Amino acid sequence: MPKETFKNLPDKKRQLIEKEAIHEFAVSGYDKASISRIVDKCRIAKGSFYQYFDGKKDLFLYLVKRIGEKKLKFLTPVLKNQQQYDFYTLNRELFTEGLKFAAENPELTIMGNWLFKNSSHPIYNEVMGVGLRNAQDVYGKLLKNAISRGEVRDNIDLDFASHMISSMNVSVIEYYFNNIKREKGRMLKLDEGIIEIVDLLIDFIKNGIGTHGKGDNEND
Amino acid sequence: MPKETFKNLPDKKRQLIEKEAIHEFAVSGYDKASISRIVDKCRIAKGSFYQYFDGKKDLFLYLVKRIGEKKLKFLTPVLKNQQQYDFYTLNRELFTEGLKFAAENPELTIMGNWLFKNSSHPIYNEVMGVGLRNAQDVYGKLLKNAISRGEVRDNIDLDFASHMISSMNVSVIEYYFNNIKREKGRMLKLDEGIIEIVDLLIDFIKNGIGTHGKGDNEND
DNA sequence: AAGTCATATGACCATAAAGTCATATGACAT
DNA sequence: ATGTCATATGACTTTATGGTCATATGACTT
Repeated sequence: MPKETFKNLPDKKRQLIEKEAIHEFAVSGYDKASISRIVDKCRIAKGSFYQYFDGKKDLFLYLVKRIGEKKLKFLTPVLKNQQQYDFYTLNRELFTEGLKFAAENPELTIMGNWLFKNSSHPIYNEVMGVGLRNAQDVYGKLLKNAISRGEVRDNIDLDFASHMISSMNVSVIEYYFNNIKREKGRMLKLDEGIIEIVDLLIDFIKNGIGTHGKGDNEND
Repeated sequence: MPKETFKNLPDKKRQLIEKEAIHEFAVSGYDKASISRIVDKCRIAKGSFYQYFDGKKDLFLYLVKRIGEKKLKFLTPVLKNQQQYDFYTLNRELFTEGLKFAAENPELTIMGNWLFKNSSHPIYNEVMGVGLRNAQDVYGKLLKNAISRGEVRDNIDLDFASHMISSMNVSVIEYYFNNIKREKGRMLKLDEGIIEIVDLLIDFIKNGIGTHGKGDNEND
């Protein structure tokens, strides 16, 4: 974790360092991210950086923790209402807020997704060691709950389903990033695009893609 | 692409180099993979490597092409029967063979998955430039076909669904790797595990996780 | 035996990284 | 003024990388 020196820094400077560091990790991932490049961009001396942090790992863990907190703050209002929503409504909210967060904080999101996608990287275990929950645990609990309420059929494999859904979480964000980029120029209000995509996702998760014997327009 | 020198090498040596290179890329990804480490492991001089390949990129593209060919050879028999199977049966075959391939060639698979997950990495475009198809295109076509046959409902979003399914392709392989590892000691025959997981996946894709009003045991 | 040519070699170069440290600064206390 | 102490500095060290090149080898031809 950062040293006192870093905490004592004027807000402007601290924020600059965080911003440039997040940018660096988002663009280059963990290994290729360069401390030298960060300090150059911030116009501080190399030595100063080491007055603030123990090293690259320290910086990364700090940022990931910050991201987790920030995202949690985003999702907390939704999770508070856990009991009054059914599973799909709750998830529609969860994904919508998640995508809004992604839209507002693309670099944080890319950094977080990098971590998710590199769960075999040594740093991943360090992150988990620091006590951060991952999405899979969360979905596991929500699913279990939903099954007992009869909103999710009881013959699915819980482990498998939570694995899939949490990876779809990341996947849908990438889909969103790709498809927003493609519509430069005449760009729809972010929210429209988000609602559309989340509806697609919830429908996919709930109903699959099959034709279910009879009415196949039960999707909302 | 490799130089003549490489093609003229005795089989043993050529295979050793390919093996160690794949290992290196599987363990370290593209950027962190080290040519120096590869030549050390193969006990050849650094200079020799550059008699065989133009550099790291050249080596990587060559290997990816090899992987593509090898996997295609695996899947060709299945794709030949495209017309006589319905969408879900075909996909069950496709995923099963895909997972078998993964089980038999874990390092090739990890390397391939790395590429899929790093589609924003510059090397990804190089790979595509060399003319390799990606899974998303394949699923797009299969889905379109399936819709016109009435096997897949026509109110799904094609782009979205192919994106999701091809990313589930990778995701399921990872699930498989994780859950096989956990059962060391008393390890089931690979095939059992594979069939089980593929069934879970097909069920998920076809039916989603929702309780569909009436009979929810139409899953096979 | 002499010559040729594909292949093999590893010292060497340029580059860039993480991390260190003796020194400098400047706000504040005495 | 003098001293002190947290903070700032950037030249430097170490380590690793990808890539080059003059030279050596050895099988095969003449």
